[in-house]
Amino acid sequence: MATVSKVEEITAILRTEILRGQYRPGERLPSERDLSARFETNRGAIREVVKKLEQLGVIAVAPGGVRVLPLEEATLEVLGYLLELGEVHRPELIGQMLDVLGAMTSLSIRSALAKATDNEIEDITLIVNALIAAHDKDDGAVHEVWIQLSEKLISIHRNLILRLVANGLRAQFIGQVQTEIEPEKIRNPGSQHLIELLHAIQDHNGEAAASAVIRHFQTMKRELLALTATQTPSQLELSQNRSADYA
Amino acid sequence: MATVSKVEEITAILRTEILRGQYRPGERLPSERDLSARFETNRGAIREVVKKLEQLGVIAVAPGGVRVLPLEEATLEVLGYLLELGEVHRPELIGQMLDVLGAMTSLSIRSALAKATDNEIEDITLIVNALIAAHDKDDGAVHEVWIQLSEKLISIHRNLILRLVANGLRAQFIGQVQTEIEPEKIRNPGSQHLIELLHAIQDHNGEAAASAVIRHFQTMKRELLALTATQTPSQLELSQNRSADYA
DNA sequence: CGACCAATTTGGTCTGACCAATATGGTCAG
DNA sequence: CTGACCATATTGGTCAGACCAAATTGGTCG
Repeated sequence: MATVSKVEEITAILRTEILRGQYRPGERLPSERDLSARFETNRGAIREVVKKLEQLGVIAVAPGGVRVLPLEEATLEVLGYLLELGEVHRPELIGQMLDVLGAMTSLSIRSALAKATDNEIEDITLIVNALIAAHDKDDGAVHEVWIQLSEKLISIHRNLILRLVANGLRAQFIGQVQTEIEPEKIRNPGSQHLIELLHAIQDHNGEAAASAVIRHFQTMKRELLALTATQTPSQLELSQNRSADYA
Repeated sequence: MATVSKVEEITAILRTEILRGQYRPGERLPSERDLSARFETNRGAIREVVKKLEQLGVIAVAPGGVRVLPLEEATLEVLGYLLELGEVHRPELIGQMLDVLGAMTSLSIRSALAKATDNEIEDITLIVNALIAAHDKDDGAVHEVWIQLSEKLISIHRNLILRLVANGLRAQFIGQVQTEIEPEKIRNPGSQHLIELLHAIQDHNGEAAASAVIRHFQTMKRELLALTATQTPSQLELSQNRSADYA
């Protein structure tokens, strides 16, 4: 499918090579002229590719040569690509994702409760009830309701940073995690912590709500890891080379 | 100072205009040809600029025209630029920043304690002790020690996502917050919560440590907001137009 | 062996052109 | 007057080749 532009194609190829570790951090990329020869295109297109990769945080471009940056200096946007490549241990990364999402959601509920009007408390309560129902029915609506709750909370506390981080994480993992985990039918993690969350919300108790959210995400993570531990040990061997770099 | 390339210059100008809201979301940017005429340069340079802004998440480029995206769809990297512009209410944004950093650090300490060896507990203890000392002396070392602690924790739990988010946030705010807040000599927020943190670490109690960290950041935020409320009401009027968009 | 210098390589900029997809504005039928 | 339709101008996508300044490289000389 060549519905994407040539620049996008080449960007994807080079990005993949870099994220796969075919160039060590600090190493020089082939010159723009060499790259344009390799991809049978002109230098202008290559320069656009390079600018995009620079903004992605995977390379640094300077007179004398383009150099590859260590993965730790990249931006959040590389996460989706890493997942796509299977270049990191997926269950582990998804576990990390749940940790971070839990911390973010916990903060979100605490901040929202600190500012919420009675009407907004009512709105939140409704969504959490829907969440509990979705959990109990174990259908595919859980994900959508979570997003709904997340956006409601953000609209209350109006923390721009939290919104950008959440957007970024969601964008990276949507289509990756959702389409893959959902069909597995994670064993119902139970709505116990969600019920605690509901009570905390009705009590306007931000700390209790934050705590309940964290415990809920911890439970989900445990369930997920337990599930993946018993299956698909296939992808493991591909990824351990690079995960050692995160030290 | 023209030590930066022309592309960087133009990128900065256009980025500023977009973030300032001179183009409404969805509106079309001038064509590449018009832009190259305006900036007295060639189209190639403009295309590189456009690619960078696209990767920044502030514009979407397609045949027929380049369109401006709403701020909510941008990446984390816009935060630094927003701060630089004074286009958002700084104390408020810094407060949000402390909230998010607190949640991240809280998760970091919890995850680290869950994995740490005795040696690593020892290392963390030393750093937290240094942190308490720095707080009590009220010197400029506090910031550096926090970074040191943060990196130590990340090296233990090895959560790549957490690292990328933390890196991104730090990169956006360094030179912005640090150089501006530090000289103000925030009134010593007290090391009470840090001492609680120390005890929690020695008890290997991740939850207590996480809680202490959150409370410490909340205290810092309170101190900061109290400080800024009594001064510099000068920048307020500039920013309220745009902060209304975050709903 | 180290410092220095010249040639090469590299990114930065520029020009002008053609193509395909989109947007635009006018026309015409209802 | 309104709507669908179509030709045209505009826009991004791609291309080729060229010159400059700075960095790299490799050789030379002290």
